[in-house]
Amino acid sequence: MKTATPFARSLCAVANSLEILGDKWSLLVVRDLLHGKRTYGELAHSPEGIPTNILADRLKRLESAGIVTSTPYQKRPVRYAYTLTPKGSALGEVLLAFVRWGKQHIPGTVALNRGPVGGDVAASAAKAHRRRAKRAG
Amino acid sequence: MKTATPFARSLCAVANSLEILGDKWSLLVVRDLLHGKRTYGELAHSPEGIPTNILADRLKRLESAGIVTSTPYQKRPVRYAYTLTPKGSALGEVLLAFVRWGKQHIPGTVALNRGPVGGDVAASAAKAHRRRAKRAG
DNA sequence: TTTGGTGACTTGCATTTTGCAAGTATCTAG
DNA sequence: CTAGATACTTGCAAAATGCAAGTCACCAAA
Repeated sequence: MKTATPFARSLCAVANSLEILGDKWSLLVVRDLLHGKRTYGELAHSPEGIPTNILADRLKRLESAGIVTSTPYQKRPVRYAYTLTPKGSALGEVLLAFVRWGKQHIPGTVALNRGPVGGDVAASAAKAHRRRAKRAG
Repeated sequence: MKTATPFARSLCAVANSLEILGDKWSLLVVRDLLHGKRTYGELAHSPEGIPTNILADRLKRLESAGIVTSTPYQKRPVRYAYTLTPKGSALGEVLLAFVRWGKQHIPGTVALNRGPVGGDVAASAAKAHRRRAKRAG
């Protein structure tokens, strides 16, 4: 929870953006959030297989950068749903630029479908519940 | 000089783009190249102060990714001018997306002027030459 | 009520990457 | 021959990464 120090390296918007997002995982987390994923588990199970400690760290960093907010959706144990702030959602344009570039210049790559997919978190949780019951019965 | 392994993590264009560009420095090098910088020294003297070993490493990686080409512009000692391939220039769109996002969401950041600035490398070299002469005289 | 399974994290630790400083090689000017 | 500059390279401490395992709370069947 350190306060953001502005102008870490220069005034350049690119440099400062990369100070926050310049690593292999942050933007993938944003991508998943943009696609409607909400819980830690959903984020952890993306095809790229982000290590769980990195995921926890990135969520913290993105939250302290004002890109992500976490709101508890249940108590005992407390569980958080992660969602993008407007600042975070605005990164959709950046992601889109990457998609366009990647599709055109990296052979075989593809755009994942955009837009939220799931319903609300409670519903998903209930579903998992039933899944458990079914498997057992 | 390892051969590129496609689909390192997934089919996702974003994931694969980040596999190449997902760090704090690569896109800054591309930015500078887009702004017309050509030589190692010019790149090394950006306001962000990239460590020179990182710069050397990034130039190698960007070259083996087909984003940058190096062509010798003098012999004895051989010196290289680094320029963007079409694949590299296409990253201008990505940079632009970062600039727009940064300007809107990171207070105090600014877009550096776009487009090439300098003349050809030989001219710059000659200029440096004269600069040296002047300082000495 | 013990045993097992799941979700959501956290911790340990070996490997890799970073970044600062210093070093090397080549050339020019004086 | 010395000083200064460009273009890198190397050494090494510190930080980040990634794999595996551990923890903690819950539920549910045996």
